Amino acid sequence: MTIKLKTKLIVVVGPTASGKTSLSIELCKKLDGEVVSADSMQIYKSMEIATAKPTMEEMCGVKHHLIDFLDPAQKYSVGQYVLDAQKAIDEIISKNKIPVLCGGTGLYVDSLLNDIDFVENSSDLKLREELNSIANEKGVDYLLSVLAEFDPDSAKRLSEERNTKRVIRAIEFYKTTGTTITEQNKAGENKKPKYDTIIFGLTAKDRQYIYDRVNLRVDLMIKNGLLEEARNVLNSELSETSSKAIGYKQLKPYFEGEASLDECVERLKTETRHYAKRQLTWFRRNENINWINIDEYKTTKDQLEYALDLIQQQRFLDG
RNA sequence: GGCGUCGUAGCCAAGUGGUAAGGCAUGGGUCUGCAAAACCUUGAUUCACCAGUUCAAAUCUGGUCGACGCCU
Repeated sequence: MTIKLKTKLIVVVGPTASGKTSLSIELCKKLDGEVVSADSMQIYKSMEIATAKPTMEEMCGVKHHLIDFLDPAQKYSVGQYVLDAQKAIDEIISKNKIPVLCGGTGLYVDSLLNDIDFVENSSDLKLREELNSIANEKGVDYLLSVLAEFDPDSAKRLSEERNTKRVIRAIEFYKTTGTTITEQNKAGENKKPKYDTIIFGLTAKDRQYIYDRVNLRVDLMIKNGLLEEARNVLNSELSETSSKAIGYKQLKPYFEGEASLDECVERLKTETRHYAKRQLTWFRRNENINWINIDEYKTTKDQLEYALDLIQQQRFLDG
């Protein structure tokens, strides 16, 4: 009997500006790996500075997948991501290299690692729009009562939250597949992870340390030409996904003469900090993460050593 | 030195006699096809300080301190 070995995958997660990119690249250099990005914004072309996309120079010749390949006018989604990422990982494995998953989009990371089934043909954009306008007219409560007719469990769960978006998706899922999202989620719970992973999470003992890095990086972005990039991006066609990027819309009031540059930059910093906080909240509940405090292991080199030690200790890459 | 205005949470701020709105920031959380999204939740035994009036004061009176403006 042959045991099929699960694919080994090194994962690096953490909030924005915590140094994921550098650590991943160093890991790849050391272990002969390639990076698979798990970032919902770095996928877009021409959005370079705001998304902190690694430059050619920073990549040091390490191959990066799922970066810089989509026009900002195109939509993208988790479902598509899981498919694309699996393909990239397979490709890396077939070359006998180590895949290093790196990214801050928690939903993408978890969906890939837990092999969440996004069920083909479970989305109906037209229906979604219709439901959206119904929500605007009659309110979430009405949609909740619709949902309660066939899926009382999720209606109950969502009623506390009153999150229109999720209510719509729950209805949409049922209408397109015939199964409720509750059943779907239950089915997913028993699934075995597809990959054998070692997960590193970058964080800090002191939250302020991360916030300071965020603030500093925004200033650096401005210095490096964010204003010009923002003008271009704001003038081009954006999809629902790409238009959500942090770094452009916050500068709009300045371009339109409605606020000072300082005010907009402050806003940009605040929203980036909020984002970092949400990422931390998301990853914190994952018990499999090996946390590295970046206010303790301050340089990428220190972090790399720590990570390599752990990989060896756990004999992760043996066999 | 005189006159005036003001002093409420980290910040902005409502409240003019009946027991401290709201917003922002901060902290915590949710998360299965837009996720850099969307959403939930979180704070003042106290209103610069002291004394007084009153059953009752952030609110009225007097004083002290501080800020700003004007005048000399």
